[in-house]
Amino acid sequence: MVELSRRQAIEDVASDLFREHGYAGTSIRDIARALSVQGASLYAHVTSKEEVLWAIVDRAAARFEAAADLAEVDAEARRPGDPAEAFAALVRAHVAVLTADVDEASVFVHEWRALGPEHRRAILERRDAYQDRFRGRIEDGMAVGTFAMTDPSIAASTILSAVNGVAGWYDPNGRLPAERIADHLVDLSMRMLLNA
Amino acid sequence: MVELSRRQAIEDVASDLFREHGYAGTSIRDIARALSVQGASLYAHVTSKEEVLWAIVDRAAARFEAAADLAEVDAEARRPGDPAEAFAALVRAHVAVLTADVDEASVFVHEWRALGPEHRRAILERRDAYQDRFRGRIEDGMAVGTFAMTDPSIAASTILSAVNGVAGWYDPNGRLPAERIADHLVDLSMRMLLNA
DNA sequence: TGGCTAGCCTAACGATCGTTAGTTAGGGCG
DNA sequence: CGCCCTAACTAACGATCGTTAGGCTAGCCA
Repeated sequence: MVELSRRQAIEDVASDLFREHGYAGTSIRDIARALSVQGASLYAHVTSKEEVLWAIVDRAAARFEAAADLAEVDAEARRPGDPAEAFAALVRAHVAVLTADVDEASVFVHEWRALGPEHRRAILERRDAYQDRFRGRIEDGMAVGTFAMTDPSIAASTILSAVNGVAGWYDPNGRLPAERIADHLVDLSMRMLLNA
Repeated sequence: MVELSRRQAIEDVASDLFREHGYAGTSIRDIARALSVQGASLYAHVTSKEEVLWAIVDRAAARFEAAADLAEVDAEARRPGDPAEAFAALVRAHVAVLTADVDEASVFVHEWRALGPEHRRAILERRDAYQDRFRGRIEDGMAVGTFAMTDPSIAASTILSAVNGVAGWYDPNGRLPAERIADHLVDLSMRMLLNA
């Protein structure tokens, strides 16, 4: 574990603690203790507690967005106009980001409620836009008959909830490597959608 | 909204606030303010803040357990030995409890982390046992060929995450009645499992 | 050698936390 | 009337919260 910058180290342990005890359940002094430092010392690197939360959530959101961008480009290059391929790529990319840093991703999934009104609104907008990408691909697949009829909004929301559930039990040192987990989630997601 | 007892009213507003801001993010005085009462006044009805959380979580857990009991008996009466019927009944019962009191159910789903060590352990045990009921039915279905091969543990956990996601967007005054939502979730869950 | 910088320290601020103690107001009932 | 019960009150406790201010130290570079 190389420590790139002090600021990064703070966000790393904050992610861990926010995930375990929540934002409100974690004090500045808790974060400092994990770094063997006094609470007040953190303010040399950070302007407020909420700024730390926002940095984590914003970075996680950006990771999900960038991974989805790349996944859609890749899928289009491999099998142009294939909604099943595109959707599977989205799910696989999502699992990859989720498992690459479970702490960060869990904070993104659960702790956005603790953000102030403007940051909260901003992240909800981005979350909606992200969910719309999934929904759009489902609609594409329904239009060409690849996917069975269903409510695309509910399906997108349900699949994202299902995939995010991985954050609750994934263990980087566990039995299953991240890619096998992604295989399972892609499989289960596609079964929900594909026409029999 | 009939107020059965003062204690019940406290747990109701506590469920609402815990769901919105989390346990740690909600103070005793916040709960009291929602009841137009001083913070200290609550201690005539309650012994501690955590006791309130435990009461909510324990009651919600009991509701899910009782609904699953009934669902399994019903399914067995309707179509004895049919794993698909049994599993569908479990999912439908889960959605019914979830939508009957979203606040309470959301607190159960998200805030068990805030419980003390012994309550936390107890609720995790019950959650595991509950999840095992879903997993067991999946294994039954796989054994007789009704359900397609998959990892039953991952499937159970994923389906429960998917269904719990409903707590994030269900609106009792919304467009979709709870039973139509249950229809969707049963449909999506069964598609994940059924052999094509 | 001297200064710059990064990183940490101690001390303290006002606010808020969960909780306890003791008291008061009002309604039902003997 | 007097009694009790329910439900609220005010006041305060010690602890902890996020945050600010100001000072110290060790390493690097000129």
